[in-house]
Amino acid sequence: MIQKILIAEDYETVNLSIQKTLEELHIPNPDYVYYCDDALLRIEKALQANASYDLLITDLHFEEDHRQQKISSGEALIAAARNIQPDLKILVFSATGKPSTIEALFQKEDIDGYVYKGRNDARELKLALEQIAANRRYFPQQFVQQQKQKNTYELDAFDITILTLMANGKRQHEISAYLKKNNIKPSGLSSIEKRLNTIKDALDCSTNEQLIAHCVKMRII
Amino acid sequence: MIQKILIAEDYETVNLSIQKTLEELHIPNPDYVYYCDDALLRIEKALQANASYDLLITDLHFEEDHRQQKISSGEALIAAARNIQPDLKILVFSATGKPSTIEALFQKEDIDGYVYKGRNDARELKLALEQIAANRRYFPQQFVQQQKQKNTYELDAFDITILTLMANGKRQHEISAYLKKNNIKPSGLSSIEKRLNTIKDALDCSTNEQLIAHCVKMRII
DNA sequence: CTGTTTTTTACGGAAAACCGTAAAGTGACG
DNA sequence: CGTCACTTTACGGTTTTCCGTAAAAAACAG
Repeated sequence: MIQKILIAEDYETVNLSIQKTLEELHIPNPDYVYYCDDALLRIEKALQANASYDLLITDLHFEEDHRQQKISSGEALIAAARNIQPDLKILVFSATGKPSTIEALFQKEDIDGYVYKGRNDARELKLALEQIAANRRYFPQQFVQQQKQKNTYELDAFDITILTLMANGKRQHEISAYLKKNNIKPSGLSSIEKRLNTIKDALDCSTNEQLIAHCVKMRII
Repeated sequence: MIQKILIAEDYETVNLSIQKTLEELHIPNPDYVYYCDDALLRIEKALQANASYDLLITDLHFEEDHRQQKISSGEALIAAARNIQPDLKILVFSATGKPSTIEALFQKEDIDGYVYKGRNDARELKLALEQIAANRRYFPQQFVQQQKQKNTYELDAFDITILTLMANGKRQHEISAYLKKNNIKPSGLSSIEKRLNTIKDALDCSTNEQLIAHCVKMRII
């Protein structure tokens, strides 16, 4: 459940409208700041007080002014926040955002949602919040299609078998034995290792744990 | 025997695919609507005409649009339908749904089945329909596991941190370094190992991979 | 402060996973 | 049949994880 929310947005009107949207969703009293540094400070303090935030809603672009800031962009804020609180959910609410930027945010920083500022952004914001509350990600509409196409490293039945067994607690040599028993063609330990490496490479995962996490998230297994 | 079915689902494509699945099961001509209010209306009329529905298949989440609706969610529709026709069988077909939500639906509203939208949802839909036709309930796979393992070992923030980092591809010594850097108290490699063992033991997992799979499935991380 | 209990850390050997390389097997083709 | 290209397997060394034990640190009681 999402209850404790921090809004980082330098435009006051936008900041207020986000608060209003949250109000409609019966999420009362969000904290809000107008500077990235303040945001990070809040997150740190909340963490130390054992009352950490559930969600950070942030813009990407912040106007510079008289107050000198260590953190000057949403990207940097996100990285810093992730660093001190990995389980923090992050929703980016921005007008800018090239596809490559957005993609990087999802993949590298593992953000939970991205909403374009625009015509129906309040409605999208609500949707995104609901999705995030259900532990799902919210991709901007335009992105969904591309994302789908991009994820096209098609895992075949063999891959699925390995991954499923692995997710069920089987060790690699056990998987090898299983494959032999069922006369599935490549059954050597080396083949399993090689295949796993290929998959990890294709899906940009560094450990088995990360790979399994990804596959379960994506409902591949 | 299930013959007269009503589908409430706002996404046209999904609605059609449900109809197609029913067709394969030789259940012809289901009624379908795109709004909750329409669904309730149909149920009422059918009841008065002495030709009540056997089964309602409904989503939980309905997109808002220009048409103002009295009933805006699947939950509300289910409650209203139960109210006017207590013997109506109900199958929820949804992508959302925290375990707690699903549990509440089964216990409070006495729904007959729940199917996650996802990769193999058509196949699951068939299974669910068969079960329901035999007057049995159909629980989603994840739910069964969770039910089984309600050993209620409460994972604390520390556990979540470790698991999250691990699911993000960090190795254990990296996690240790991370904890040290952020002054999180137990940071030794041994402590991480020990904690992981405790969690695996509590959740009945034999490998890290299985543990991560479980946690992602259960939306713990 | 002293002694006791609990938690955390350090360390070392065993198991598993990782990674490169070479050998054995397989299939297509002339 | 022999060659070539490719896949699969076997094997050894390295890294990472696993697991037990013991020292060190912290928390606690008297």
